Amino acid sequence: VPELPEVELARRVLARELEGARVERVVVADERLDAVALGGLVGTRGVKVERRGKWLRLTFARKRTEVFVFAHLGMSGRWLVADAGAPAARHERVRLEVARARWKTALLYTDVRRFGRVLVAPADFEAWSELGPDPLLEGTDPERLHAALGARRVAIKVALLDQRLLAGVGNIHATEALWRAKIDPRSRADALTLPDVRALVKGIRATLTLGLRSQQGDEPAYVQDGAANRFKVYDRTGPCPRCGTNLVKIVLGGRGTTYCPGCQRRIR
DNA sequence: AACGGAACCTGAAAGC
DNA sequence: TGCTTTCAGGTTCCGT
Repeated sequence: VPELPEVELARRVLARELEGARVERVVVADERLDAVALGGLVGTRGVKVERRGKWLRLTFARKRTEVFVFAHLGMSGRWLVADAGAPAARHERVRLEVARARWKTALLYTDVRRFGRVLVAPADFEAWSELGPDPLLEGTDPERLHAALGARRVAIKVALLDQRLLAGVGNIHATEALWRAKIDPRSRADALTLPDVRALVKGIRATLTLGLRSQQGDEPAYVQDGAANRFKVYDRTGPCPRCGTNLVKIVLGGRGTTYCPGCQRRIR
């Protein structure tokens, strides 16, 4: 469910609740998670919560040593804030009960499909250190991205989903960015010129920034939640909002992809 | 190294 | 009203 904007929202909530708080109780309710390692967090203090792409890194400290927890929301993960001692949430997998001063809260990790991860690992954990630049943290250097795309013969949409190239762009924002840049998602990655990549980088930035702006409060805003679809073409059918041509939906790299055959140019 | 496809999971919605 | 199929905003593994 989550892409960069939703993960950033989770980061803010976790940072607010965790930083400076002491871990009092840990409950793990998923046999594929390491209950022993996570249980070892009891007695530590939350130090900071960082994000790179769609990964979160939670730093805890016990005396002078640091412990890292890496968390990924997968397709259906969420972090909820509840009162300490609140009954288990639906699909709750991990509960961190924390206290600061005399204030206690519970951070509940819920995940219907269980594609998400919550693991204790060293700071140089592979999936984290191999991430490409984060478009909103370091920004995206068009020349560097252009060079990297030159080695890829896959569709540009598929390349955008490779987190080692660029961290944080998922299916929605890849779809949106390509529409904004007027590039057909089926275009081969190595066919894009530097000006094409510049337009794409602008599109990525625009759609992620808009996504971030639309996140209000503690709860991520999703299309399904009854709210109006805030995207230009994702999950839409009918006329293109820019040129009026009917949108088309195809499958690329196993993922649903919507584009406008009227104004998104196929680069060859 | 890169590629296409299957696998990992559950549940809601659409199709029949 | 059921039963079946499809689809979902992610990553990883496996055989070419």
